Amino acid sequence: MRENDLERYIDKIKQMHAKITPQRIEILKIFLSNQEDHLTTEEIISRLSDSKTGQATVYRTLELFCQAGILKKVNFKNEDFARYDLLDLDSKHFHHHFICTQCEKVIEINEDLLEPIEEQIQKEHHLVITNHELIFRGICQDCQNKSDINE
Amino acid sequence: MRENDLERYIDKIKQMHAKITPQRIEILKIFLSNQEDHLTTEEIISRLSDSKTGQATVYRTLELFCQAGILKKVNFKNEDFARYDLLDLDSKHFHHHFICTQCEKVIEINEDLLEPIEEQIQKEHHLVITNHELIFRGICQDCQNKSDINE
DNA sequence: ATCCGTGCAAAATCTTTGCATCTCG
DNA sequence: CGAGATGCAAAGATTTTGCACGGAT
Repeated sequence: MRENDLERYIDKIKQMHAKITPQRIEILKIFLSNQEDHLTTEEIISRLSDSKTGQATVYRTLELFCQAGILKKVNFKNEDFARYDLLDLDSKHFHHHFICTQCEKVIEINEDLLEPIEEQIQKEHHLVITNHELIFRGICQDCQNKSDINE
Repeated sequence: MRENDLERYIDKIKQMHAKITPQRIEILKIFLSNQEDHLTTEEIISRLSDSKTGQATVYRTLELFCQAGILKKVNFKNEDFARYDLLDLDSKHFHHHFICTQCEKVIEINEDLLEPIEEQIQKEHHLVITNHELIFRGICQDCQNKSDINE
């Protein structure tokens, strides 16, 4: 299944009329095996086995992958560097995220739930909505438990 | 009413135990008279009448205002510089935004509509949700009309 | 064989910091 | 008066770019 996914992501590179290079494959595999994380450029560089790969290549590859619809650049925590999230091949919309304001943990939320709201807003504001980004902030379960103990 | 608002935002600075300086007042007024925009640091600097005000002061003031709950740093368009949005004094949550993928126009959406969804997600994922950020992407009315004409 | 991609280093851009001076409370 | 704010310039950090070389199709 994962191998199959890899092929499908590679097809997305081909659709951009871009070449399939070892560097691109390796970066793609890094994302496929770290689907829970939201890796930074630096983290990707440190995970590259071939230390000869230049950082410029990484930056250029991430940009390509964003254009190809493979990755989405995110910045949940107002950091001054980018993170990237692997897009799902089968879902029409970007998934939601919850960020804990205490521990900064990021939790992915895969239910969509937004369609009725989008219909209402489209009608009222005369818009055509094609995608969305929804971030919730609050306290995760672990941090709720921690503060219970302290009381 | 606007003067009254100014006082209320000034109170937020005081709540931070920070001093009320001419530079801070002027930057605050710039946001109060440009509520529709999402100004960049550079745009704020160019609007300052007192050209002696240093850019470091502007950066430090914007940071202070974010901590005070006066501004929110936003980056809808994946630009490599920050923009700031004035927070409403009376609403509990951050308002939503629609960004046109063709003309990059930003439209503010003040209906909340998210409360039932938040309740559902809180229960299912055992979270406490305190705020949210929701961005819609699509085609604005103007751009819809433009493409109708071209057909 | 031809483009496109890569690697290296330098450049560019936005933002932060150090320090002396000034000013609000 | 004293802690905090400002202005200037320099430093920091991430990302982009130029160019010669190498590799994919």
